[in-house]
Amino acid sequence: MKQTSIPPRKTGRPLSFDRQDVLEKAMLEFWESGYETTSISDLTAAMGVTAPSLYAAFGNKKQLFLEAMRRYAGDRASLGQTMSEAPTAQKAVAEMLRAAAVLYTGDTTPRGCLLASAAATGSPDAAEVRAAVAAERREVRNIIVRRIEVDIAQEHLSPDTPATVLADLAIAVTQGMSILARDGANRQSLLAVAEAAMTCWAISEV
Amino acid sequence: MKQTSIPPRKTGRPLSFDRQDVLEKAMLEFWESGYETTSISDLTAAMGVTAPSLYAAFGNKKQLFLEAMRRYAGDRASLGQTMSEAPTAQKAVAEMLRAAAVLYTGDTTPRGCLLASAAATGSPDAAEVRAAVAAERREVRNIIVRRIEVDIAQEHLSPDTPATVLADLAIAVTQGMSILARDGANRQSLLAVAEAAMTCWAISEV
DNA sequence: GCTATTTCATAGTGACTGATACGAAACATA
DNA sequence: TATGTTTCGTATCAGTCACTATGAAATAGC
Repeated sequence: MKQTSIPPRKTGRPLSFDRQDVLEKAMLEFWESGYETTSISDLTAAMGVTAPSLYAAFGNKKQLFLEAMRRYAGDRASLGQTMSEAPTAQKAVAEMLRAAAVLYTGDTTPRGCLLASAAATGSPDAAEVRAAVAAERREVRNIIVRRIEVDIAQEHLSPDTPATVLADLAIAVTQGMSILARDGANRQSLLAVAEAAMTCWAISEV
Repeated sequence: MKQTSIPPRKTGRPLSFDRQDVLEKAMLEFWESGYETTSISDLTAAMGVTAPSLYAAFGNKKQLFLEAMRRYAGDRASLGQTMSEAPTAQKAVAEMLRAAAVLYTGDTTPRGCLLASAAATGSPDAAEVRAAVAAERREVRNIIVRRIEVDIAQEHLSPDTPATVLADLAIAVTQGMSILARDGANRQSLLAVAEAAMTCWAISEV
């Protein structure tokens, strides 16, 4: 029953903007300035769309953010696929950290990670949004845990490898690198941090 | 010429509240809900002080936050002293991470780290506040770098120890643990992350 | 052209934002 | 008690917040 895409309308005045295009611009705005601290006025200015059009297309601010976040996380889903295709869990996580270091220091995108900065805190009204961001992080963490467990089963890692701890550490380093990037750290120093963090895996190698 | 404390007033109606007490309550509110996403109304409710009294005592919202942040960072300055008194840089940073894991999961304080969450992002108006938070982090980082350099000089660490990388990693793990704590991670798992992160130092041991 | 349908821009809604003007109240000193 | 000084609570400021009512404009089908 779930519809994968909205059927093309047949009648009525056509949309004057590309939905994916303005969604990307909203995503960049949330990435730069956060959820609650980005106003509808900021969004309409960045998207080049009036407020009524924004609400007609995306519902409300919360739904717009959630959709923008899914779009952002989609960019990272490619990292998830890279992970499952990597020869080992260790190389998979190393690649994830490396890609994060690059993503957080892009010169055409805001610094840091949208998931880390856009809803780090906020008013009780935004609790639902924070929960959604947390769920996104938890999903990445669980993917890492399962990837490690595969390596343990295949004896690429020691049977007493602390899978959840290594996964939590990977998330912590990733989100921590976002803060470093926001503070002005360059790509080179972030890559160095990512590489250094991976030396923790040495004790679990077989 | 700098005055360390405001001289006690001799005339006029006395203050009806303890300045340090309401400052602490403001700090907890900012810690919980962030800088821009905590309203003056939230603050006056939490502090038990009316808006005019708040402005008379602290200037404005920005100055109140900066003072609250300094009070929060003061709690961590004790960690800084612990660090300089520790036998080695490695034990100093390990203790810092351990203390952070405990602080971020206290049951009488908000989850996570005020520095990590209160101004992770925001509007251009709050750029000055974000810069102040970043400066606070940079100071902690530099303390770690210098502590490592002492150990290198005293040959407790290999001469090619990447001091800045290990310091950046410590900051990243610390701030990343804050996000884990906000996401609901318990103290035990944070302590495990802190301990795991310290295994990165093994390659620099002499 | 005519109608139905959808989106457009204009102009606003009440509620909240950070910050204050004002006069009464509470103290020290005389 | 009288005066000067400071803080008190009340009531409010202009501006911004997320959001929308309304009617004109632009399309497809007839």
